[in-house]
Amino acid sequence: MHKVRTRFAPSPTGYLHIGGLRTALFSYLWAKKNQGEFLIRIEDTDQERLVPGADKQLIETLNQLGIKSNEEIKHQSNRLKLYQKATDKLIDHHFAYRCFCSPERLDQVRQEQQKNKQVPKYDRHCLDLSPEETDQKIKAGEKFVVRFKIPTNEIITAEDKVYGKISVHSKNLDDFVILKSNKFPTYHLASVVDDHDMRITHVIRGEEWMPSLPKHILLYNALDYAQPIFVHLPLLLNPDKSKLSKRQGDVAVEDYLNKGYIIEALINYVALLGWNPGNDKEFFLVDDLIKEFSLDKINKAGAVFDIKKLNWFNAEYIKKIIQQSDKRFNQLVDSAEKFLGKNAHQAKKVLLLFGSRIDSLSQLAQNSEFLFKLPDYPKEMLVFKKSDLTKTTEGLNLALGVLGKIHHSEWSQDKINTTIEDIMSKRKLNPGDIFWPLRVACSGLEKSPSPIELLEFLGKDEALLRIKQAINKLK
RNA sequence: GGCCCCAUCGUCUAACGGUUAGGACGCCAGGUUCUCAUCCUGGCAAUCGGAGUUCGAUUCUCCGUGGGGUCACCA
Repeated sequence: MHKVRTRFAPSPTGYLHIGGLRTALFSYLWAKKNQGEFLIRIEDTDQERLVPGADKQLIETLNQLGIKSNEEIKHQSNRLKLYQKATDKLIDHHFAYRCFCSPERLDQVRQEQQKNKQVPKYDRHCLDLSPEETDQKIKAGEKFVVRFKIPTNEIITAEDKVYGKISVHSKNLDDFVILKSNKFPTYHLASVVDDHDMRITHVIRGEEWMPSLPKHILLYNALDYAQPIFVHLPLLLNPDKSKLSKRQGDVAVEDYLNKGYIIEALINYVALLGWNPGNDKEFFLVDDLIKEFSLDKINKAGAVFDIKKLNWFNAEYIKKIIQQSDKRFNQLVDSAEKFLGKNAHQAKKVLLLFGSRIDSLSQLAQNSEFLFKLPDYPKEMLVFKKSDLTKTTEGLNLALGVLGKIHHSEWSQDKINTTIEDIMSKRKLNPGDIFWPLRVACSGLEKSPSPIELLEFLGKDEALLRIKQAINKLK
């Protein structure tokens, strides 16, 4: 067996689709697992749908996720000669023929067939054109496409690594176009020629390609190419089980990145869609995936993309990273800065405070707003349900007194905590008489991180100011 | 509609033909004597239906049903 070579071949018509990410990831993992090579190829053969710059965008996003091509990235639009050559070969060997039918005529034929409840299929109007007729039409400048000639009575069998054998009778196949009138190839021709030329060993792609697999088999045979191993991946689905699409949520990987989903979570979650390690393990960094990935454990049934589980993975990874204090943590702080619009010092503190309370980094700004600007709140909020006005006022005044004595340089969670605990037990107060009102004083909220954390974050001056404001409210 | 594919909790999934059908997300309840989150404990919840093969089918075969994909000079 030759060295494993896989590829991801998107068409540059938009951003990277989450399903595309899964396909790219599986291809990448399989190549890396086998010490092989992973390549990226841009399938820009459709002049109409091509979006300028989309190729760069696609590659950049893949790069961000760590999925990089081992070789120079090829664009199909630069390889027209290759497809032309293959086409000539097919025509010479009578596997293909020129078709001069106008789009209008084809439309008409199709409509007619549909009216008669027939399967829409090219009627082979140009199949038996003589060489002379053909030459004449070419000389006259008539436009033509090249069609592949489907054998008449044959059962075409293909082998897929995950779905097994699939076979189709040739009568169900249409004489599909391989070269358009503008001399650009269609997907079928281009992908077969390129995969062969690039020595791809495993063609890994979405299940939506399965219906055209027999066509590709025919092409491989006609061109006398050895077949690669085909690996069709089960579809990613919307909650209603239809193919994952816009409309029912975000499908662009970029959207998720912009919302503060982190790379590890995205990759981990997507890897588990249609694949499993065969045991209960579910946390996988890319290196773990490379070790454990296997084609045999790929599922057949489509998988619903569940944002709730992605959220969970994201929250888990955020918590994990915060517990570390390495390079990755600093990267996370960098991202947090962007979402918060604050400096690194503040971003780090906010992250520590809310790391266990968020699904994604984008929630940071909203959750931490009160730290930078105290919201107005009703004075009743200061009184805990098991406390009363007198005790609350006492608690706040005591806190103000003892906290005021802490030196700026000693303003830490430990110091604040022992100080408060100390005065609380001395005066026989309950936590609800002092901790609760302190939190409300600091946050203006009923739900928040602990008052100790908040006091420390705010700093002595701002903390005392907010406590004074609370006391004034109660007067 | 033709062709192709698929089918275990709501979702992602595990289970050499023999298990009380397991795990995870979500959800619900309880605990960690200030709230929330984290964390811990527990709970609810599935083999699409019918035949057949077999001592025994989630597992193998067939039929049905359901769902999906695809039928372009798009990929």
